[in-house]
Amino acid sequence: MSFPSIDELRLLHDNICRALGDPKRIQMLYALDEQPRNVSALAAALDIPQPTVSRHLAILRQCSLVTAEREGQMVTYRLADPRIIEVLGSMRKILRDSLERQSSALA
Amino acid sequence: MSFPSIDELRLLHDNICRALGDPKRIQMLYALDEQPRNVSALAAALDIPQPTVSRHLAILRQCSLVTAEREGQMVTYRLADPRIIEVLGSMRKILRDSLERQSSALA
DNA sequence: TACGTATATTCGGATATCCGAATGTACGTA
DNA sequence: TACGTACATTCGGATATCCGAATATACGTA
Repeated sequence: MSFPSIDELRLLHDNICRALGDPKRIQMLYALDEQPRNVSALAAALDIPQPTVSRHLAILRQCSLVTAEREGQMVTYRLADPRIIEVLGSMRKILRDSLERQSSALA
Repeated sequence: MSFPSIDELRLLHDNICRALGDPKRIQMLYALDEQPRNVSALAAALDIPQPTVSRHLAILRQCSLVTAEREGQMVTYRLADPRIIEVLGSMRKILRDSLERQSSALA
């Protein structure tokens, strides 16, 4: 067997997959990819209550997928690594193809 | 705003991210990438009880990440789309770089 | 039909996650 | 210092997920 150890996979899960475990967090990653934003701007753009946004941002921070930088009273968040968006793009492609296979299998 | 709709992201979450929401399932994907296996073989290879493996396989099936094919009494599972392994590889790379950034930030 | 092997499902309790509502904290400004 | 804005955290309950143990189902064979 030559695949990753359960320990690395646990790390992977705790630090990356966990962050993708909620649609709103994925949405936030896309919004931050479009441009860095502070908490209120993010909340307004996605129409999500501020405390909810803060909580999700805390998780994304723990997973090191975003960075926070205070500027006066505001805190600007940005993607720590834009490659996460590429990953999400690949997943969307896989999903699209999978749904297509399923629908054409009904014929 | 031009990023994916919350509906597509919900679909993405339900069909892909959810499957990656447990380290054991990721482990199983790698094991199935190495070679197709039946339930018992998978359980033995990963040292996980058979009912647990079956349950996780059911989730991977719902997410269409694996396919099941009965052969006599056994059911052989295989990856539905090997690109999921590439996605996991990208995630591991992101994680590795992130951990590296963090450790060198301590200097 | 009766039995064994392979796989799937159900039940119950422990743990985790989500959210709304309320509260706390940090910073800027008067 | 007092107040307002921006952000973070806590509390409580609803919901989801995980697992072990037990049970159910499917198939092959005698």
